[in-house]
Amino acid sequence: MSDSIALDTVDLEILRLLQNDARTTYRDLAGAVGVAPSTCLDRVARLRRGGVILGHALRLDPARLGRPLEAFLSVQVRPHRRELIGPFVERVRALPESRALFHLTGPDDYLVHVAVAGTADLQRLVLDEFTSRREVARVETRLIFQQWTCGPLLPPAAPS
Amino acid sequence: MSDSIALDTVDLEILRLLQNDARTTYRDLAGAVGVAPSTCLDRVARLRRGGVILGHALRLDPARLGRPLEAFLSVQVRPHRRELIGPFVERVRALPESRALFHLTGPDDYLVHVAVAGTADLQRLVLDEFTSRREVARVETRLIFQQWTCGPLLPPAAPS
DNA sequence: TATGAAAACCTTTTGTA
DNA sequence: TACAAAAGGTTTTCATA
Repeated sequence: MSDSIALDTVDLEILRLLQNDARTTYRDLAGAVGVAPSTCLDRVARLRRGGVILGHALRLDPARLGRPLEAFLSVQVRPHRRELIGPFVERVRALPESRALFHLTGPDDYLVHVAVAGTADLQRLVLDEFTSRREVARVETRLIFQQWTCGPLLPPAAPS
Repeated sequence: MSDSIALDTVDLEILRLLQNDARTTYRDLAGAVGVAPSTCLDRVARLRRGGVILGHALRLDPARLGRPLEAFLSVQVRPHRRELIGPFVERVRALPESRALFHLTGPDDYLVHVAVAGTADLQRLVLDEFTSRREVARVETRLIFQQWTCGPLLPPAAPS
């Protein structure tokens, strides 16, 4: 895990704009931050090389893809050993219902964010893919009423 | 909440490709799915209008932005009434440390995904922004050891 | 609704400071 | 490292099927 890269105001402004719309053209970006388009290109390329920008992702609406119900599953895996959790993680990641998977501290080892077609589908998922597994000791299901994405996750404006 | 749109094989293939790299050109997209570039443009525009594609987001590495430690905070808000939770949600969303916020079923009302500079910063966040608030009855902190994103969240291949 | 071709536009390279 | 301008692509429009 490397140190965080030095980011100046231009970099931060570029990141801020691209977070709002990752397809903003270099031309518009340049106009907004006050440098040349080719300079923006350089900056973005550097941010990519430096690992600050991991990629460009499409944000999809699960509901429009036939999965309007979302939930978190807290999963205890016992025994919590590498030879069991490796396959567990890969199986969960491969489920079409899985959106994200987290390995956490605390009594529940894993948190799985899932999107399903409905409660029947959720029940099937929990029973067939989780509790039926020998290594899964416990599953706790919590439905998501509503969710929000948050700000651009940027460091507070640096002193000039 | 509207029904899910009818998606044919071309739409699904386009979504699959764009999830891998949301900047794939329409020309490459067209080549891959076997239609004209202008048709791809139409398809993507339709998917956007239909709300399937919500937007294009930059995936950033919090660690490279000076926030290498991530955690989930489970928060109980009491009393759980609209006039309290509206401001609570907005305050949490405005925190630079917040990545995502979920309103859940179960004893803990909210789950906050945060990224911080370190344990000291996390402690400060919990004490100053959460437990010090009158409406916050309880906060439980779980660190994230590791996280994975999952597949493209697409419906299983439709019968032809 | 899809296409091909043309026009408009954006990206990327290059030479220079 | 940043810039301006040109070259090279891509996107988008449009007439047609």
